[in-house]
Amino acid sequence: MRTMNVQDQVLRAALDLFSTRGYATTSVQEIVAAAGVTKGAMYHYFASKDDLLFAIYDRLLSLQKARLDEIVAAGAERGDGVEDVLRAVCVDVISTSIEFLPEGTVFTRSQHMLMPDRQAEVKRRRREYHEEFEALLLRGIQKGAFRDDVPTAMLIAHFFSDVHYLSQWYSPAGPLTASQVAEQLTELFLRGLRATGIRATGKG
Amino acid sequence: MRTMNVQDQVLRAALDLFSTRGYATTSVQEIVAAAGVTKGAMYHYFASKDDLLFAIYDRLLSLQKARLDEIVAAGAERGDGVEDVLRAVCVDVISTSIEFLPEGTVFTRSQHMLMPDRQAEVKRRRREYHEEFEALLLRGIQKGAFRDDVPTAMLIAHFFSDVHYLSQWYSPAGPLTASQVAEQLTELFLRGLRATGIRATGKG
DNA sequence: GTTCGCAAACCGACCAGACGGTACGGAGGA
DNA sequence: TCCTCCGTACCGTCTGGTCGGTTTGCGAAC
Repeated sequence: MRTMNVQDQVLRAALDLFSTRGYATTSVQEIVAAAGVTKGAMYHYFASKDDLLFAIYDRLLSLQKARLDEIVAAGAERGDGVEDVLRAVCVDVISTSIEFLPEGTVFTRSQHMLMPDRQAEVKRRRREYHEEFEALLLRGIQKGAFRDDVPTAMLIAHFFSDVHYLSQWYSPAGPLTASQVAEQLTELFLRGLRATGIRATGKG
Repeated sequence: MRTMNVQDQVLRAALDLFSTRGYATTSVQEIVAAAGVTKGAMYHYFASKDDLLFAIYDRLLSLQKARLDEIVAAGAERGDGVEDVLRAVCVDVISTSIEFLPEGTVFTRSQHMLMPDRQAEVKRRRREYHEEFEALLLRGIQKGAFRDDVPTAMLIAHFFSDVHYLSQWYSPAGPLTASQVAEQLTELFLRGLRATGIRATGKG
């Protein structure tokens, strides 16, 4: 244990305070007090308060991206159908988001508090994630498994709205388990997504 | 025009700045400058910065609640089926949310910045709204029109996630019109909601 | 095994400035 | 004369961040 990692303690405290009290209303003094370190120690490891915030984003974005890549790759290797791969992706991202609920709270609430360049990076990485997700949708549409009469941009928004909204209503203390929520929300999404047999016409 | 209502000018400027820059990072000085008034004038009409924020919530909550009541009442008077009433409600709340997109941005982003008692009131009024929405779901479930194997709490979250997420992705400058979005998101929701014929069993 | 050297880790008092809010007075209509 | 409306100058507080200095860890020298 020795010097009990200052960085971890600070990040843990920052996440806790940012998610409960908000970024702007949490002072650096409160963070270091909660972490049991001094301001000097904190500023030895982090350049700014913004760094703490970005670290939360970075961690979640990296994690989710890695898991997405992994699931898509595994599905490709096994030769799984596109709906099975998409289902696995959806269930995983919802489960993971529940596992990291405080991060989710900060994520949706504080993006505009990041320095502009960091904000741009977050945006870029989210877009990359969405594009990989969209590729799955397009594959399914091309194969006739998914409907083609709703723009993929709307389908993406429709699904990720559920993901982002989790931190606003879900509580692990409530009656629903994480996997129940993941399965059922995924099923609701997939049912809306499946092809109806009615192909879109050219007009409106 | 006379003294060009100070209150309106201030609220307009506050909404604009809060939605683009965020509540915490917008100073009262910036608001009054944008509104073309002085701090003295502003504090003559508003007790605090928090008042400005709450006014945005109050307006949107009142509006949405009034429209919900109206649509439900009109549907009842006409003897419309529950799915038709629900569809009208969904389309309306999405359309209205698009019409008030900046308010939506502030709504989701700044709720935790309100004074605790105001926060509690917003929560209470949202709960009332959700309960009226839930009553429609329960009526449909009871009639066998809607599925009964997903908790209403999850169905509510599933729908309102779309509503709240609008301000994060939708742009009036984009290719999709407000009514397209309203119709299609509503249809995606309703398709997931309709009874499958498979009734839920007692076990998990 | 003890001493030395030195860099990294850490401390906490201290800014400069910005913030929300207030005090007070004047203008002007009733 | 009074009251509402509003302008201006100002206040106390708190903030993110800094900086000079001290302590600690540890390999090397002897």
